[in-house]
Amino acid sequence: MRKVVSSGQPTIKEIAKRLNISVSTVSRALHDHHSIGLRTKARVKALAAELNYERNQTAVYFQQGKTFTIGILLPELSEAFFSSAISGIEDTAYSNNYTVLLGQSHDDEAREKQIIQSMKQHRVDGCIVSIGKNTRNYDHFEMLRQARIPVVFFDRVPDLHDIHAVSCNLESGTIQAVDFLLKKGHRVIGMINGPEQLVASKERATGYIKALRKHRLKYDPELIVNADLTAAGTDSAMEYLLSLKRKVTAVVTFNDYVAMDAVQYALKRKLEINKDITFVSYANTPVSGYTAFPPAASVEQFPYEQGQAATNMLLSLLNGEHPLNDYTNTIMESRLVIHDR
Amino acid sequence: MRKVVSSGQPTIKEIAKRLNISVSTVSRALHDHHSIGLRTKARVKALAAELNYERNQTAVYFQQGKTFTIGILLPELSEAFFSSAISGIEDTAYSNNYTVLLGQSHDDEAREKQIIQSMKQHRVDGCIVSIGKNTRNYDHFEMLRQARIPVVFFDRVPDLHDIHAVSCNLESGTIQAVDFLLKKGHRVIGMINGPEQLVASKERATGYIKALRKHRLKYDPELIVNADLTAAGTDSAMEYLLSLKRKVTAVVTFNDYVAMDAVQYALKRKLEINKDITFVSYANTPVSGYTAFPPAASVEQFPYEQGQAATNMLLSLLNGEHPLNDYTNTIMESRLVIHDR
DNA sequence: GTTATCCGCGCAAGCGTTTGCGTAAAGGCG
DNA sequence: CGCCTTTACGCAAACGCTTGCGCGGATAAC
Repeated sequence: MRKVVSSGQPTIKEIAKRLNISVSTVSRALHDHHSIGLRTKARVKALAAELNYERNQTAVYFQQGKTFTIGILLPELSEAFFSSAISGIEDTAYSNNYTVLLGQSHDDEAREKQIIQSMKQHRVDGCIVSIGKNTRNYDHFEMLRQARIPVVFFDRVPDLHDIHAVSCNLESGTIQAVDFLLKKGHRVIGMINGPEQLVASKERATGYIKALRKHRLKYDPELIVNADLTAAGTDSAMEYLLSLKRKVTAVVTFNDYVAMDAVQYALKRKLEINKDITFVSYANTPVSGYTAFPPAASVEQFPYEQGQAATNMLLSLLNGEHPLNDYTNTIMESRLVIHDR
Repeated sequence: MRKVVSSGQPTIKEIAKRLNISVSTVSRALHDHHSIGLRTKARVKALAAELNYERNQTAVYFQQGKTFTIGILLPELSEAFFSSAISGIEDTAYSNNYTVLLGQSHDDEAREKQIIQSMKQHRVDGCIVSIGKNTRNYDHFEMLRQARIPVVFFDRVPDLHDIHAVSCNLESGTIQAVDFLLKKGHRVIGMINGPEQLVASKERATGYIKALRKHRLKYDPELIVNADLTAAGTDSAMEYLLSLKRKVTAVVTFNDYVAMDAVQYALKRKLEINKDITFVSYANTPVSGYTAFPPAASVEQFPYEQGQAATNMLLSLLNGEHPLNDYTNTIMESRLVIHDR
């Protein structure tokens, strides 16, 4: 006869027994239910406090079919953008009594699928995800949809229409960036863009083109190159741009990390930064302020705020304040921050 | 008569009904229990696959009193050290089928307590924590101990003996760092150390002192200053060091961020880095490689490996391979990485 | 005094799974 | 053929909590 040692943790049942009342009364008393008399409420609460009673959340989760947990899937926490975004997510989640389950994909699609699977099994109430840069297949998110687990994408958003998303309008930021370079007299402006399937890449490209058009300049497709955001990829992108007949005097890079790599490459080529070649970038990461040659300007994407917005959207989905099938794409404005004139 | 719509998710019960067998048989079949015939096993599995059955983990968690979740509490994900450490934690946790609950304290003791409380309620199986730099009271961890939730501290470890911990032996790294400076001819070496209650600060200080003693040099307490790791704190620490009668020609800073701030301050004072003043630091963050004046050397603390080690320790605690009350402090060696000779 | 109303509480079902134990049927052995 | 051991499965309890419903008793309304 094995008797479980009850792990010491007092239950609602114990309180009931000691007070000679029913468990339902105890439960309701602890919830301040109106149908319980003040005397009993007080007695229950007193004993609960004395016993150091703590509600067994796993039981509640199970019973209610809700875990008050949201899964966060993102590529790389070591990127400042994401570590800042996660703070926005975590802060608003915690202040709404939600808890946060973490998974990094490291930009690996297989791992992304595993994590989603694991989160689904964990019965998270919803997910916030920023997809990996190589992810082309979205079956795992389709599974979530079928399981009725709402998903809010942010920043790195798949190019689908029937999704909830929060992202930054990079088009306007890019226009500002190119404007800035044009005003400084640059005429041959290269762009090291990201993988094509990312919406963010498309926005950058169209922003670039629109800015040129605005100034009645011809758009030369040669000047935009898609890279894979690795240091090596950036190097060959730079090599390509510098090999063009038209002399590139400025480059818009996908983000500050790419910019830093590009700067390193330019230095190796003995180019003088901000003279021979000028860089403008995205993300406006704090570290770039410490660096030797920060980009002349950077498009701020407000990661913390994006995280907040995504979480709020997910919460309203979870609370039923917003129908699951009403897909909305919240767009935040980006803004060019000028470091160097 | 309200009938719950069963949310679509098939249960073990449904499978049982459809196959005209009992739930226990289904459960066992899915677990490949030996007492179930091969025929029934096959039938059960086939139907489970067909129905897209997925085990309700919350029910299992509840039933088993285990959540296969570990809580991670750390100060700031935006610090490269921690974002790297969390990868080590997450990777080994996931590969052991554990899942990871995240909380950032932002170095706020109150918030730290809240998060621990929340994790306890969430019934995490164990915690991995790096304490905030201002935390002086450890009641919240005492609560965890009473709840029999094992905790493994890492990197920022409280100065107690009865805890499980993984940390880096900074003393040896510091000795190497000071050695390095002494060999370059520096004789008046300042140190911007962290808050006194951190073990890490003490180790840095003793390493510093031992290195001097090794070279038969006198230790001048004036040269070590405890700062709060903020930019402002670093500024005033630098101001203090530069105001000393003895001319400080090298400074050992608490970490790369402090180093970067200190460099900025030095530049403002028109000092030439690596000539008038040389910096040596800790953490060896990748970004410092991009910066204009990276520290001449940095003590690598192997955050990823620390994360792994901490997780493995926690797992062995959870599996009962290691008794809860056998407190061990795993110490990893640090190593000086020289950037500039 | 009778009836409707409300307050305070208990009963019991149910959430999905695991697991100790009981038990038929089948097979082996002497 | 009787007995014992497997094999293959079912029964039911248990995990801790929530909640619809029912029910006595007190109070108010007429």
